[in-house]
Amino acid sequence: MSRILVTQSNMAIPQEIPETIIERLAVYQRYLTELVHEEIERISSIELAAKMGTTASQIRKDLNWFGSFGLQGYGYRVSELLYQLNQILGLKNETTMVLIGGGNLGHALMNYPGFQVRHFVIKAVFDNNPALIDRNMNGLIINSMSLLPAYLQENPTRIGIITPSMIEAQKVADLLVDGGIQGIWNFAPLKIKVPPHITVEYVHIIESLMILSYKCKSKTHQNRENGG
Amino acid sequence: MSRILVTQSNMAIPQEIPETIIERLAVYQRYLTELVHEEIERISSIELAAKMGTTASQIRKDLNWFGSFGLQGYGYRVSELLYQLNQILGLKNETTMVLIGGGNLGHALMNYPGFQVRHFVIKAVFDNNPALIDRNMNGLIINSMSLLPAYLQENPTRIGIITPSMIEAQKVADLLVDGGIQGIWNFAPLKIKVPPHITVEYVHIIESLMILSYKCKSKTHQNRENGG
DNA sequence: TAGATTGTTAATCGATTAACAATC
DNA sequence: TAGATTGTTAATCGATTAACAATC
Repeated sequence: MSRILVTQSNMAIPQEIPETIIERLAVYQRYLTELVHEEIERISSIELAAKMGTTASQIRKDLNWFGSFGLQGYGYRVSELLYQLNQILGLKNETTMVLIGGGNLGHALMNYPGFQVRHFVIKAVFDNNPALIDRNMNGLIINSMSLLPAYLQENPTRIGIITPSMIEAQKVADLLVDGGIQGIWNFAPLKIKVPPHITVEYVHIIESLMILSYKCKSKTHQNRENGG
Repeated sequence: MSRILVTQSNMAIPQEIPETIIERLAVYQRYLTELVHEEIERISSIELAAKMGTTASQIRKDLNWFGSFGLQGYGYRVSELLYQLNQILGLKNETTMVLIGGGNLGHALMNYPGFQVRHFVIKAVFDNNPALIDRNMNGLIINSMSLLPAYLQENPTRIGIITPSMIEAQKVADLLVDGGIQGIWNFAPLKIKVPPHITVEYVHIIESLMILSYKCKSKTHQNRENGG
């Protein structure tokens, strides 16, 4: 097998984990967070699979890309597994973020219930719309975009969020990259170019709506076929 | 092969199309919409694949689940292919929607640039927060939730959108289903139960942020490994 | 016509599922 | 200990890619 790298916690991580695995890890994290909330201590891969509508094999195999987090004959200690998932996904420590765009989506993100428990924190907000600058937004003052470079220099930040109102997404991305950001969460429906050491994650919300539209349509057809 | 159903346009559709195909179809639709906007008339699967970072084979194979939309030696007429994708995804006619939740996310959705061109229209907004009721929201008055059943009876509606502020997502879903809705676009991080003829599409935005977090983390490690 | 590119089949690759020895 | 469930390998399944005849 290819090169191995070892993290602080001695988890052995093969170089290239397929994207699908990471996507499912994020789903596991979400379910585990719920289980902790429900004060459930222990869960087997079989039980978790039933809850999630997947297979026990898949859960065990996915997790074993990163290590052995269960106990034979017992299953998984919920808190321990969540701890490990948080470790893998990088949620243990605070992830600092700046929000570019103080409009409605930005506002919605600031109130998003899932951020805090995963230690994602929006530290500052910027916008280039004069009507929004200096407004208070959930305790943060919306700054002029012109202040972004200075801010990033003084406050090293992990992630930049670009909201759909940012027509000039590329310019914003450039500023973020120059400011030393590591990742960009892009809600603007525009492709941006970044150097290879920067990660961009796109949120194309419209795609999920189109998928829903398709499914509605095909279900209607099915019902007609089945004589419904 | 399994049963076949034939739509108005004589496209032959095998019963069960894998979900991944539909997901990619939505992406194709997005790119084709851009191409039309750029007034590009013709594109080959090779060119489109290069643009999208996928393979020509995959594009051709995906499309051929639904029919033959290209011309040998020429490629695809952009407008024709978009027309067919719209047909498949159910975007040709207006899709009526109601928005449940007049908060910030709802507001953001009303302004979302991709809706109109795909004929998605939010026809009415409802909320149970007295502070929001009767407010004007992009030309629509926010109604009390208590008016939802009567509204749906008088105005047959395809899709209901549940925003994250809806703590009682299940109750909302029940009202929507009783009102004859076909699909639910659920932004609330809560599972809802619906009868089998109803489609639910979840938007778990936090998962995409967790994936970004992972990728940032693993890139940092890679750089360290490579002696960066 | 010759050149290009599709639609479609065959070959490859990877991902999921099943099975079971290891072990708590 | 016996029962349960993991970690992990082997078998299966499906999805992607390559190739090419059909044809514009």
